[in-house]
Amino acid sequence: MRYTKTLIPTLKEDPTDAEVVSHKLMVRAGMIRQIARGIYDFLPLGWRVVRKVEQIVREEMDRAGAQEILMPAVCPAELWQESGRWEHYGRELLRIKDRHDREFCFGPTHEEVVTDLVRRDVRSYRDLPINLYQIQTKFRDEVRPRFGLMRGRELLMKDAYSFHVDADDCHREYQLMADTYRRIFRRCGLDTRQVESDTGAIGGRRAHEFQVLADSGEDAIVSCTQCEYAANVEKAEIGRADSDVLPAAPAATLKKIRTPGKRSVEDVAAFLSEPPERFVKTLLFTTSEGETMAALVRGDHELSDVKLRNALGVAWVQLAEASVVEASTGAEIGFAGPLQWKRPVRVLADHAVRGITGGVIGANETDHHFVGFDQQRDLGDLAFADLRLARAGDRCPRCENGAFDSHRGIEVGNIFYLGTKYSTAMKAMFLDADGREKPMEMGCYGIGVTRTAAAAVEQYNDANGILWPMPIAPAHVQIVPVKWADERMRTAAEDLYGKLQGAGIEAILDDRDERPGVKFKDADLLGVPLRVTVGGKGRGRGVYEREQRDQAEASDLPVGDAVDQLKKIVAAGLAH
RNA sequence: CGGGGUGUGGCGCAGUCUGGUAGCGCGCCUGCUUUGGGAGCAGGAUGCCGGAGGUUCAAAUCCUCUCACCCCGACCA
Repeated sequence: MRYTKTLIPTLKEDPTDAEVVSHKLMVRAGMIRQIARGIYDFLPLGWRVVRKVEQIVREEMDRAGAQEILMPAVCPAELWQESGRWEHYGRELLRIKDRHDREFCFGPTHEEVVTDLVRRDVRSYRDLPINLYQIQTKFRDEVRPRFGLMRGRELLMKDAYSFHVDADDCHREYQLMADTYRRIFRRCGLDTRQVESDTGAIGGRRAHEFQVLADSGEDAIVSCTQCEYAANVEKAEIGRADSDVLPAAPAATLKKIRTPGKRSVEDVAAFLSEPPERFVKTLLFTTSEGETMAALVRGDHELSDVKLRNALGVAWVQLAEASVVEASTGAEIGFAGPLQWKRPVRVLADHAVRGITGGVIGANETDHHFVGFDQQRDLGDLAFADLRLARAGDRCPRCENGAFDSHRGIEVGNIFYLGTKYSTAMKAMFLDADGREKPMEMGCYGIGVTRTAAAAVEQYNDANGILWPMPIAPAHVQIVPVKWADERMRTAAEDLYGKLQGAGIEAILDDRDERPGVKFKDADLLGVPLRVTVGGKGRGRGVYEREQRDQAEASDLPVGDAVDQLKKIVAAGLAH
């Protein structure tokens, strides 16, 4: 690539609408431009990165025996109605109508379409297993797109779907995909963790996420310090920790006290000079079944709505509206408690609430709380479940002495065991060896290709710009002739450029007639892993200067040996 | 959807309170000088001040409506 023939509109200043580093740097490096909220143009260098990620994904999926196909982006409503998701998927589904007023959606995921494809053309156990994947533009009408490519509405995604004769074979494939994902992200140069996760809107029974560790990540994950267990905090099981059991408080009677205007645990704790862990938070939820229920968690804990939803066995829960809270408690929001309901409400408590004494709870009366709450004495028939978010320091559920560390993560991939959810709903059946008809077992596996590119920038950047890992860099080498007007430098740079191309090394030749400082700054910003400076300094000694973007020091690169040396470094970077 | 904020040359911003010739820095174009970490001088181009309506002799500025984008929350493969 010649710099002057390539659209690389770099910016000196951070764009004002960008918050996270990947967004800022990819815009500044002239790789992406926003065109609407959550929707981006990819410019030549940005697109090269995306295509490299895509190619790594493709190679590894092919190696695992999956077959690439392409399904339509625009999908008919009928298929989604058949699975029930036309109603249930919600407003993330971009719905459109054609000129005949027929309903379609822009596909956010393709379980329905692929299941339809397979049910029509796969009939026998002899045709199974099969794993079909595509790399395609998806559209998800996110409530709040943000952080550039990290949460866009239009995104490039690899989605794979596998079909099997039984659950065992599906689990084998699930494991194969997990291994494949580890290879893919390692080849991309990314440090990822595989964590247990909830199955969410996709449905199904078992799921893992692949998270790139980064402070800017939107997901919170915990991992055991002693064993392999790691999970999203909303899902992570919590070991029966002794630390959750509070020492008994001095005996006290239940007493109603005035707490005017003190609604949050923080406020009331400060007002009463009681520690938050002596509080029991009462949160009212409306479920997908239309029930109003209350969940109790300790004041210093946070509720996981995922765990609550799973404990109740419902499709979704959401915090109850103010009017519902007031109807159930007879009080304004902020004073709900598990005693003296105005209207009976089912109550489910987190394990850490068990046996609490000397507790503080809302009184179901505006501006009042109870102190001296004793769970056994005052609310003996309580039902318990694991409802809270895991956090650092919690005991590991899988090993003796482990405890959790916490991290932030960017979810770049996920794998789901679906069971027969879609095959049953959509009648994707096959005949087994005994001639019996059975629903296929399914798994699905996604990778956010554009998000992976952004996650790489989150993981590899410094004050001057991006530091691409070699395998996904927009080019391997950037050649910077210090003075383009100088014929000897120009000739030498052109010569090296030609030889690198011949050697299969991707190079950007900065053939702009710019001052050296401009070229160096732009080179740092773009983040090409290797830079060769062709200038006056080394001319007398017959050397160029070689710099690696992730190292401070430059070193000599003998002219005659340049191509071979660069080839070796590039090869090592690609093999990493 | 609730709360907060911003829309002024390609980019970053001032001007709005208190109505009166639309500005600055960077970038862009021309020329000269420069040339190893975002050069200097001189000259130049680029604005329906997000849009619509209103008030006024006069609106970037005041009023009403609207659209877009950003942040926080709810939400989310």
